Amino acid sequence: MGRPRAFDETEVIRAAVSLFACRAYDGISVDDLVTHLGVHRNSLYKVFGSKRGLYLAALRWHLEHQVRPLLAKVTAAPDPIRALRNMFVAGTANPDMDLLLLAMVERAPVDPEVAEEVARTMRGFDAAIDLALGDGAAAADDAPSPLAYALSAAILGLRLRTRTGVDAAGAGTVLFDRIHQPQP
Amino acid sequence: MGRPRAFDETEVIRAAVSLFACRAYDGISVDDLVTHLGVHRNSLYKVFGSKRGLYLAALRWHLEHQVRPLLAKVTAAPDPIRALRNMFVAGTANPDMDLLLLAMVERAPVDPEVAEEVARTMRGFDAAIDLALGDGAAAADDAPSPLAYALSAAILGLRLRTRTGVDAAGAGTVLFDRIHQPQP
DNA sequence: CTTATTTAGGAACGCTCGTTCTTGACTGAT
DNA sequence: ATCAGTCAAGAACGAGCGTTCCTAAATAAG
Repeated sequence: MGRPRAFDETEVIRAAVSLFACRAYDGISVDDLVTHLGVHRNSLYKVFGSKRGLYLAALRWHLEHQVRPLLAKVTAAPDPIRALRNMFVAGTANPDMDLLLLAMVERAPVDPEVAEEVARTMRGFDAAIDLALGDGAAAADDAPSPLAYALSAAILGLRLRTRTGVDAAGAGTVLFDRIHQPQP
Repeated sequence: MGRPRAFDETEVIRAAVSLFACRAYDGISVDDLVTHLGVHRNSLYKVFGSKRGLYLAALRWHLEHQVRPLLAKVTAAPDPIRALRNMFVAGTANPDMDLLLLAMVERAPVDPEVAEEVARTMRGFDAAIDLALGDGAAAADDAPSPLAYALSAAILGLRLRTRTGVDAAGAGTVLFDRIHQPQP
């Protein structure tokens, strides 16, 4: 019944993530989306409802398929501490957190739905780090430990600095190795 | 010669900083600026040339009169380590870095002049921390130490998290106290 | 007082934005 | 073969943007 769509919805969302991750929301026009996503204006509105609808779909895909696997790699690892360390070592150089970063800074303050998604993700972030650090109580609890909160903040900050300017080789490593010393 | 201007340019810039610090650049219209700054559209363009001109003036004022004093408080303190610690304790809750944060995330990638200002500020950030940590060589050098780079990134990240959502009391303190232990 | 200059108020410009509509080609089920 | 439903291509819409222009009131210098 009817002509089949000539594009893969997931591919479109993927491409939208890449676009929204490198420029501000208002800096991406619908024309830009239509041009770079290969999907027609009509289909875009048919499938996603609006520009904001596409953005929300992209954000949710990003959080579920790019950010959450990063956390899962930490919590599900046989040696969570080492996995967390790896996140500090190499994680700041890859762009698999950039849309989260932009969403936090520029969209969450003006879009409650974005704020909700971001807040939920950050709660997961904290819980994963608490779990890796062996503080299971804090991970299960509703409030994260201050250290986990600070460490996830640090990861975001490291990625932010790497994204804007030069990467300082080993900055994440140094930070984590200083942190992870049993307290006297 | 002529009617004197009825507004204080510095006051206008100050107010512009507050506006630009809480919403995205494209989320602030010239009408918003005219309304909230109390300065007329004509004067705005006469004095600052354009919306971007006002933004640049606001950013530079912010970096020089809000961010730089934060760093000076660390480098010029009799006990730099304690001053740096204070920056972690209380510094993440005050909004005196928010415009820098937004500029880094959303403007620097599309405005080379903003990128330059931000990069220069972050170099100062790193140098101040290196100085406080006693690593004067790295501070004088062109490249900061990885630890200083990571710590300034952490400060930004902490402020980002506090700005978006709930502040975790003492997160900065915990982080800094874990860091500042003489290595074996 | 006159004059030059700058202010304030607000209309208007051209442009781009997000969104909708129109038209015609295509395809899968009846 | 027919037909209903979806697609592609792009024109068109109103709204809002950053910016400019026009008019009149205000004030410091001559």
